[in-house]
Amino acid sequence: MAKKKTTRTKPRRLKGFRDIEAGDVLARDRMIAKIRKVYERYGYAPLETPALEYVDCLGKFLPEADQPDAGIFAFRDEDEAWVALRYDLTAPLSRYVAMNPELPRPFRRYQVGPVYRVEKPGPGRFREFYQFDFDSVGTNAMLADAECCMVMCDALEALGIARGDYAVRLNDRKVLNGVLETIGGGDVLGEATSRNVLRTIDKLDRVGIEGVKQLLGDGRKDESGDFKTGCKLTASQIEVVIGYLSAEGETRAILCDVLETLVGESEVGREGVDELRQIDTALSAGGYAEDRVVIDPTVVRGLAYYTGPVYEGVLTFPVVDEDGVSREFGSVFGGGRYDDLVKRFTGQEVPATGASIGVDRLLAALKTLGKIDTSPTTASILVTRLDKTLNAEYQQMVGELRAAEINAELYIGNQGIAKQFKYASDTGKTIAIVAGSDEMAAGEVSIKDLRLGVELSKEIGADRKKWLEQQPAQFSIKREQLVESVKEVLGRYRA
RNA sequence: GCCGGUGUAGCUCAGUUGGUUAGAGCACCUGCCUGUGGAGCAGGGGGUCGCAGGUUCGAAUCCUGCCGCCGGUACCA
Repeated sequence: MAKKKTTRTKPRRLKGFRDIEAGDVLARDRMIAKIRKVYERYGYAPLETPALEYVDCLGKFLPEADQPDAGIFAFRDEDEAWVALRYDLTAPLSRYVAMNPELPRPFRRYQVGPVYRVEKPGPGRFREFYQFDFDSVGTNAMLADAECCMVMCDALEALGIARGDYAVRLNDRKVLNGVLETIGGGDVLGEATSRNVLRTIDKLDRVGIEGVKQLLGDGRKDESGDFKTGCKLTASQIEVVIGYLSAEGETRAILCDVLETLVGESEVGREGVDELRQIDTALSAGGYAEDRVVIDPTVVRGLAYYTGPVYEGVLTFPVVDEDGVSREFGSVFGGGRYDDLVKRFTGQEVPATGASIGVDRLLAALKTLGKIDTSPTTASILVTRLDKTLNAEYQQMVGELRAAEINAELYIGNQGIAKQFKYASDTGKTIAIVAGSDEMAAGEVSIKDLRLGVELSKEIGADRKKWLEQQPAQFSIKREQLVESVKEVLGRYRA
């Protein structure tokens, strides 16, 4: 025999991508269902768009470099056109709206699905992840932005996050721009510097107020010894920015007054404050007070396409993960107004606003909180096959249970009864049904309460004989009472 | 992308100053017990020591490169 050099394929998985197992998929589906209910309650209707789009339609083609933006998954199709996986659900929405000018406005849709980004993966951070968006396109009314905040609150509460355990933080890009304008000293700060300052403000939660001060000035050395060049603002400019970031007010209205003095003569700044006031009015009328939505001058939300109000939903309690490390989960919901996104297709102003929930991130948070059921089981009953000549009987039993809308699995493997019980507990079943010749003769079936069995086995210790003889978690019932008895046992473990 | 750490069984890790057949716990499988999941006892399978070179009589151990993972940083629509 010649030496065979079998080249077997190594099972590999792309970096940043995951296999998501039953418990998580089921939990995510339940989450999505709850969120969808809230969105629909406000009248948003579903839309689905393709996972692949032309790169230029996503707004991520770099003409100078003649290639797509790094950061997205892209390839050339058979016609040499650049094609990419969507990196969010907003760009496809604006493409859709541009292609369908006859849509009644405001157009309100929700969409859920995976999006793809080439980023460095980290804890709770992946290259493929679910977003669940809702948006209103075609209205510049601040009522729409106020509604976004309300929807975010309702959605988080629908997921079981108590009021007080989350907050929606609200700000307005125009206010930020207004502050930048005032420190420009008449002149507007350079585009690059403005971006840099916003970026720096966005880092506040990571580097703290002192870090921001340094980064606005000459620069800062971080823990790893790396030096990062700062924005080179003057001391008095920094003072203004820090003053702005520290602005506080008892109520949203009072904070608006404070912000107004900070933006001074800046026209955009005043516009921004006015927008916040309008949103405050709408929120207050809707009963959404400061215990749910707060104005927070430190919110920036990236740099991209936001043009007005921006908002993010954060979890305000610390979460301790599996390794016992306390983690800030931070932002799980984000959004804002983007008035220019459709313009690049049609040339027409189409104001739009919306928000997006990071489903996977929030799922991870709820999981570590123990606020979510991640059991992988879909059927809580296993009908075992003790005596393979009685298959017809077993088939009959699962049939009855299924007819009663009880998920029931028939053991279809080949192993003996001991293995069948092990299989039942390994797959998270609550009940195993046993019926052999003894039961048949008596017109009975045995019901084994597997969860109770686990409990009782702790007390019974090492005495296997006693365990086997007593079978404390098992009892017999009349064959006709199968469905009824199963319901009764399941009832013990409901919620 | 950059800086640092790390890489031994499915998991968590031991492995002395390089020295013969690489270990433990947990998990898994089998039996005690062919009609009973736990526990117990007995046994068993599983590792080209991340990959590729180099130094050496000899490398899991030393050197170089690459890859993966973890942390920080940059980016984050």
